[in-house]
Amino acid sequence: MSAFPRFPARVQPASREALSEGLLPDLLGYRLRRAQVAVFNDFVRTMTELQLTPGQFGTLVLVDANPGLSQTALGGLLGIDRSTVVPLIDRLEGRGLLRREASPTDRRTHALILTDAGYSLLAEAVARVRAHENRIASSLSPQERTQLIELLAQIG
Amino acid sequence: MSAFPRFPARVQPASREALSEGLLPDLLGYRLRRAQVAVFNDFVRTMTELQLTPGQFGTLVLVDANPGLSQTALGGLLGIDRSTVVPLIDRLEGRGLLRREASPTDRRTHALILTDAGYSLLAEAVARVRAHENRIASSLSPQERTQLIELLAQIG
DNA sequence: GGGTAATGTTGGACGCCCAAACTAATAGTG
DNA sequence: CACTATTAGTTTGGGCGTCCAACATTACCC
Repeated sequence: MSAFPRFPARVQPASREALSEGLLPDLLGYRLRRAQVAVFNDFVRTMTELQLTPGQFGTLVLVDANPGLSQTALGGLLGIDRSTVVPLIDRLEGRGLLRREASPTDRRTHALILTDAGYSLLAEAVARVRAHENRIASSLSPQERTQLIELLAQIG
Repeated sequence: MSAFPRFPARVQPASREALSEGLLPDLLGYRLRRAQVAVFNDFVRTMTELQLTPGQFGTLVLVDANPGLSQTALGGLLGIDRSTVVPLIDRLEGRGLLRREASPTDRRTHALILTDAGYSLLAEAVARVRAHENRIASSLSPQERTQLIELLAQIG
């Protein structure tokens, strides 16, 4: 899903009477969504100061790893539509974190590159993301965390 | 998350030149999102005939498991805002799958109950969801699937 | 060269969030 | 018992992220 779609913030199980979740807890899609809500919320808290959404963070990482990346290729890596990439890049470019440069080989495409400010912010963001990862995986042993990532990779 | 937010459909890795995903593949949030995209897309395909979104399906399951559930309690279980519950119930009620009944104990709340049509559709939907689960977990052994669900439950 | 395909952009639609306001009804307090 | 505070459901309005379809521009291929 998204760089990330917006997700509900709080999930309070409701009430005194024990409510049943039916067969939902056994469904992968349900568990996946619950887990992503939790992770998403922590990510947002982690990045409030830097003002980066998951999608924006992913963009910085990918442009850093692939200088000159095109918008369509970025969308492919991020798993979002190319029309969704436009406002994403608009905002980052507006903040001076990256630039759309002319591609020397293809005048249709924009070659995306980080600015110095973009590099600096990315470095800071990466540090925070590491702390974020430790937080969300705090109830997992290192082995469990690794295995979870591997299992997820087989599904997605 | 969502009942589910809308998610991107296709993820084509892009190109001839090997693109790097940077540190993204090691991040739980990233893997979670990718997995959920895949699961969401398969769910939508599974339910096109029944015309049920993940949120609507979850609603039917929860109302079935908790007859007389209130809308706020439903939102709590589903993890969505109570203002988001309104159009969700509107649609299901409009299709004759459930009803808002008067609660005998609290005249403010609506007691949600399934209609006969709702029960029938739910039964059919559950059958399809089981097939869907098998499909998305097809690259996992039964033990791996179980463990994935347990690990996810610890995070979310 | 002329048809086909790809890139980035726009516009319309939808689902979700939040906040605020409003009504009706319940619960708590003096 | 009366007054206040709280809660349930709804509506409205703003915002964001996503999709798809359509469009102009540019590139590719035979």
